[in-house]
Amino acid sequence: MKEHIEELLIQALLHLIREGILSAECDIVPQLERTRTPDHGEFASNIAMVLAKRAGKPPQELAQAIIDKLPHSRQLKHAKIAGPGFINFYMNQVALTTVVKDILYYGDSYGHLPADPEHEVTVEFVSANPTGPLHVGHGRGAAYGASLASILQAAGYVVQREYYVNDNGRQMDILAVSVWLRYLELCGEHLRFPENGYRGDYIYNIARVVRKEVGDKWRFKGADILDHLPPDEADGGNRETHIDALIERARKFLGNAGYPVFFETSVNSILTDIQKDLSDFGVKFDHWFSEKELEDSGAIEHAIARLEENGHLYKKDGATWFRASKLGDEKDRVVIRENGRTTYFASDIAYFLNKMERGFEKAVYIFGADHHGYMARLRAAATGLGEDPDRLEILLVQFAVLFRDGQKVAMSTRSGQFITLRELREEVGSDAARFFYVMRSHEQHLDFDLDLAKSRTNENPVYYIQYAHARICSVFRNLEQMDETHNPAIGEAALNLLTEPNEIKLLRALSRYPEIIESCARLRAPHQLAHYLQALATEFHAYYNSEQFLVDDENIRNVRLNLILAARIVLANGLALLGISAPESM
RNA sequence: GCGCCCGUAGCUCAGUAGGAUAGAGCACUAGAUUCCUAAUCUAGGGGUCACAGGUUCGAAUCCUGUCGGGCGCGCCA
Repeated sequence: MKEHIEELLIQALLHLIREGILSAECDIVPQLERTRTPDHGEFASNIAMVLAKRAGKPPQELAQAIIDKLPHSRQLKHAKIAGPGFINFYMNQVALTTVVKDILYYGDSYGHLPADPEHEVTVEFVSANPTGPLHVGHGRGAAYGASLASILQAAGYVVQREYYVNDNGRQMDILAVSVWLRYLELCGEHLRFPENGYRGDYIYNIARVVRKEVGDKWRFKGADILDHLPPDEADGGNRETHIDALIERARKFLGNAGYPVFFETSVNSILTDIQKDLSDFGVKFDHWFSEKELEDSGAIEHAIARLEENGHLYKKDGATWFRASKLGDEKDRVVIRENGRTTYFASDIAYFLNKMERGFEKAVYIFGADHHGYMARLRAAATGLGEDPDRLEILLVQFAVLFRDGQKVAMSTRSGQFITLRELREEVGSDAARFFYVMRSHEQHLDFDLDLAKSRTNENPVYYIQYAHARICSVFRNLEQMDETHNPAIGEAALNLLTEPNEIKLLRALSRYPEIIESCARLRAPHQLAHYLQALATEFHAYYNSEQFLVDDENIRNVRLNLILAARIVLANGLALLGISAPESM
């Protein structure tokens, strides 16, 4: 419907240009927006005000000239000037009811565009290190990323969902050592746990698994292990050097036979857990991208060589630096450390280059807000590689703070004092969690009210939307019990009978859906879909309360069933994009 | 100190490629059920869009500054 009006406007403008009333530079794509009140019709355009200066005419006069040249359309009732020079478009009833026909015809794909191979993007999100279970902070990134990926797909993009698995860094070594130490503890050795180690019960769980498989095979005396080790922070030393030394001890004692046992078991066990967790949350990935494989493939050397070729590297203090400060970053960054190992940042650069070489139009990154410092350096890297930095898009997701009984729930990551995503899901349910995470703009801090998310009352927007869907399903069940059937053909022939105010409002809401999808995709804003679904549910509930659907008149009955079936389809489509179920009864 | 995000109704938030009278939910008040699920609906009050300037036909939206809140500034990941 909107496109149709846009087309009429363009025709009118071209007409005026041809007649010489407007100059060629007035050939612009007109802005058309939904009106706030039905008094102003369905759509409004500010084109006359925008062009007034260039045309050398007062906006109102220009508006009238445009209206006079609008091609005839059976959908358009009339257009008229309003306010300072708006053109308001009033639609015929037939234009509004066509949407029902469209929805029943297209079904699941109503409002969605077919996949266009010209627009292939990768969306990378979560990418939490496999050093522990996902917590509620990751949850927001997961919910946002998954919803955004689905919406982009609905908007016609080919989307690759990727999780970058950091399975090769020093943190992995720390994890392996943490497990080994807990394992020794289970064997009966007494060692003090390093400050920098990973705490949390899951470490014990992994240690238990290892011990079950290998028994006391990798047990050594605690005193031997700690002999002449640099002191931990609490003893006046440094936590980093202490843990690094511990890693070396682990390698030495366990050797090539034992160390990988702890390392692999730890990573695999946690990764498997994360995958299960996300899957239960309705978050699916197309590609679990291993950093280890990236490194083994030589991609890091390849990327560093590219930076070298382009003259962006230099040596200082034994390390190799990337001259990021010349490319918009605040300082230069190390890519190869003094000890010869590449940095995490070097892997990031290689991964980005890999994405470009796989031919994606765009690489979308979803980061937690605490990673915003990465934006400048990644962009610098893109430029340094000779790639177009506009193909790199970084979206920041702000923090979520949990509230219970009106109180902030305190959390700190390292100490193991955090609420896991799994616990959240078990407490409030996956549907409510998914909705609450995306109901606010991703760039807004989120207050997550646990009590509200759990409540099965009218305060909870998730149930409000789902209830609308369930109610429609219920109407159709009642129809069956009455030994009647829905005849969509009769309904379609009777579309002109949809004239009640709440029917018109519902039709209007349904016709907005394609525009919402387009807008959500363009602005990377799934929360708009959440708000839309709430508004759509409101229109449906109002309709439900004001009119009877299962009436004797078969024309009215069938056309109303067509309408609410259309509403059910759009509700289900929208909820699916947000990863929320559409229950048939509640 | 420097950088990024934010400041809109009592609370939580929409609205930012500039548009008409700034919206919604919750909370509060008063109503609706011989009828398809009351997890629903109807009506009502409630605002210096943090503050001060600027840009223009028009600013919550763009620019500058001030105040307030969050986060980040490692050869960590």
